[in-house]
Amino acid sequence: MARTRHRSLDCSPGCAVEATLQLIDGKWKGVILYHLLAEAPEPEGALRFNAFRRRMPNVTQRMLTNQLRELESDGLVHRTVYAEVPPRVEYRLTERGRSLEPVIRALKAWGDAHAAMAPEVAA
Amino acid sequence: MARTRHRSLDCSPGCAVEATLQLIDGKWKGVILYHLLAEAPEPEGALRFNAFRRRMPNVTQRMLTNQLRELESDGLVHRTVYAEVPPRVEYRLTERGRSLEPVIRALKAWGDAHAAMAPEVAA
DNA sequence: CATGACGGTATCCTTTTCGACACTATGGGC
DNA sequence: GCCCATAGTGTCGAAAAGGATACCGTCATG
Repeated sequence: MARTRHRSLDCSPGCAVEATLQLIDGKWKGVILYHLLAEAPEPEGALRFNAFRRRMPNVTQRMLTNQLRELESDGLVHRTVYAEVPPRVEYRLTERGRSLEPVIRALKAWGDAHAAMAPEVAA
Repeated sequence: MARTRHRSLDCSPGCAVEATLQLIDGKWKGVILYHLLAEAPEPEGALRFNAFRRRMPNVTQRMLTNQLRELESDGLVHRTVYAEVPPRVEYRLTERGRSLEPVIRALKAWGDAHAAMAPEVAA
């Protein structure tokens, strides 16, 4: 279902912007990354599958799996499976993922500052 | 064709991230904003329709119109039509649009730093 | 007269994304 | 025996996004 993005890389200089954008677009990735950056409990910040679900009640399992898998295959999060009896899977940011922090924070800051989504509401 | 985004605003705290993201996703908006921020010639930085087309040869007219209209209706760019004989239309950032500069710069910086899109290429 | 630049529209179609819903295996608690 | 939790997968279908192509009116140029 996914991974048709990353197709051309043809745009001239604003390309870098688009490239970054392509990694974090997709409806839930921003929030996932934000939660991993800001809300993960332990210092190395891991979250489990259902921890995400509790934080984002409107995401279906399928979508959550999907977005996490895409983030993983983009090298932004790492997935650790513990072969335990109640299955346990932890997600944490990779170095590459953590390096997105300024981006996420900029997005968050702007969203907070221009609180609403519609300009007329903000005005 | 557009404007079904901005639907719920239901997510908890990472919401601001998503909200910002929704304004600048869409295949070409990042590049458009980048060009307006970085490449527009005059101090107040206006670009004309075909100036965009020259900078982004792979965008169809329809898509360009579309993305510009969405940016306009999100209050990020302003569209000025000069009732002249060869029609002239200029696009420039609004205040709100200019306030996205840190975001765009963060996106650009990350994209430049982690140059390629695929992690294995970057590594 | 034909062509091109300007700034778009209109129409059609394909791809991509998203959501709903059901289903899986395992083990523990009641 | 039944239901809960864990972390998913599979299938279906609707909707949205995006691309291809053709067309519009005006004026200047060749």
